[in-house]
Amino acid sequence: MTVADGRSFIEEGAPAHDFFVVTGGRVKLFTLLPDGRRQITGFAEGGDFLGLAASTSYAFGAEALGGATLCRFPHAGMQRLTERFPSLEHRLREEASRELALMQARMTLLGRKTARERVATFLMERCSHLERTDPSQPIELDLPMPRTDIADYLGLTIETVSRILSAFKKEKLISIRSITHITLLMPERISTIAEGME
Amino acid sequence: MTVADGRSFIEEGAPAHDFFVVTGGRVKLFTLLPDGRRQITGFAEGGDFLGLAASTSYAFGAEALGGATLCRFPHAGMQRLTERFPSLEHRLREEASRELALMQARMTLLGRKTARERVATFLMERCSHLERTDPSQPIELDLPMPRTDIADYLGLTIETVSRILSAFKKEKLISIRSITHITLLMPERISTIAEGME
DNA sequence: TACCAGACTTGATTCAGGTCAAGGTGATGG
DNA sequence: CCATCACCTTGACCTGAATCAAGTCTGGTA
Repeated sequence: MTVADGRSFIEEGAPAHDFFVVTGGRVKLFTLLPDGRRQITGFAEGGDFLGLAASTSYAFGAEALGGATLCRFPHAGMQRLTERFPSLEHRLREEASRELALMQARMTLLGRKTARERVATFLMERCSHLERTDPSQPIELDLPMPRTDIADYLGLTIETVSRILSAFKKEKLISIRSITHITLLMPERISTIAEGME
Repeated sequence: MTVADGRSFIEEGAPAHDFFVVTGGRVKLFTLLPDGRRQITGFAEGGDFLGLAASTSYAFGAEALGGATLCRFPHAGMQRLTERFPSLEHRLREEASRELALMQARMTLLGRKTARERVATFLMERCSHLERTDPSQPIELDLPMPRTDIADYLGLTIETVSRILSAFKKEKLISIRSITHITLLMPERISTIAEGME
C-alpha cells in the first residue's frame, strides 16, 4: 500500500478495521481540535506499528510525510495470526509499552518544558534514530518534516521553532546547512538543555 | 500490599521487576525533571494496571494518593501466567491500547489547549469515572487530589487552577461546596469548553 | 536568467499564564 | 476555644511565547 506525500490514510474517529506497519518513508500521527488546532502525537517510520492506540475507532489521524509505503493488516486477520503465534501478541504488547514510555516523556515535554528545552529535546530525539555516534562529535541530522509539523509536535508555533533554531545557530550549538539539514555542533550541550539542566 | 498517603512505591528509573494492579484507593504517576518540575502522567484507581510503560526500568514514579492498596506481580511470575493463559497477554495489550488512546488525548490537552479548556477537560474526565448520569443535570464530583496535583497533571500552576475554578464558579458553571467537593451545574457547557468550542 | 509560490525567518507588539506576595480557611491538637 | 499548619485563594506584576506583519530564501518553471 502506497500513500503519496501529504495524503491522509487514517481519519480520526473513523471505525478502526486495520493495523498498519510502516515499511518505507515517513508518517505523522495527529489529533485535531474542532477549531483546527493540531497536536502531532508522533512520527513513524520504517518498522513502526500504527493503530495500537485503536480500540473500535482510531484515536488519531495519520498522513504520509513525503510519501510512504505501508502494510495493512485487517484486525480479523491479526486475530487469526495471534491465535496461531501467541508470541506475536507479546510482541505487540512490548511495542505498546515502548510507545507508552515514549508518550510519558512527551507529556513531560508538553506540560513542563520551555520552548528551548522542547526544541533541544526534539533534536536529541532525531539523533536517537541514527546509529550510535560519539556524543562529543558533531552529528548531522535530517529533518524531513516542515517547521509546521515540528511546531505541532512540540506544542509551539512555527515562529517560535524558527527563532529558537536561529538562536541555537547564533550560539554555535548547531549549524543550519539547509532547511532540512542541520548539524549539531555540540550535542552534549544540546542534550543538557533538553533535560532542563542549564 | 498497602501504601500510606504520599508514600512513593515506584522510583522513576529504577529497574522494573513488578507489575501492579491497584485494588483500592488512588495512586498518582509522574515524571520529574532534574530541577524538580513534575508532570503527573496519570491517576490510577481500583482495577487499573501499573507498569505497562516499563521495559527494563520504570519510566515514571508512583505515589499513593490518600492511601492505597495494590497487588504486586513480579515480571517472572507474570511470564509464567501469560504462558498458561494466553488471553491474559491479550488483556494486557488491550489495557495498553486503552492507555495509549488516553495519552494521545492528554498530549493534545498539554500541547494545544488553553488553561480554561484544560480545567474543563479535567472536570469532564472526573465525570467519566462516575456511573452514567444525565448530562443536562448537575453532577457532584469528588476531587481527591490536592490542587498541586491537578496543576502538575494539567501542566499549569496551582494559582491558575485555583483562579479558573473561581472563574467557573463566578460564571455559575460549577459550585464549590468544599475544596474536594464540586458540583457541575452546567455539565454540557463545561464539556463544550473542554472541547475548545467556545 | 528571471519570475513565482510556498516555506521559512525576523521584528514589533500583545497577552495568557507564571511568579511573587499577601491573606484566607479549615482540620488537628493542646 | 484557640493556635498552628498545610493548603488554598486572590491580587499585582512580569515574562515567555503567541500573534501580527513584513521580509527573505529556495526550488521549480519558462
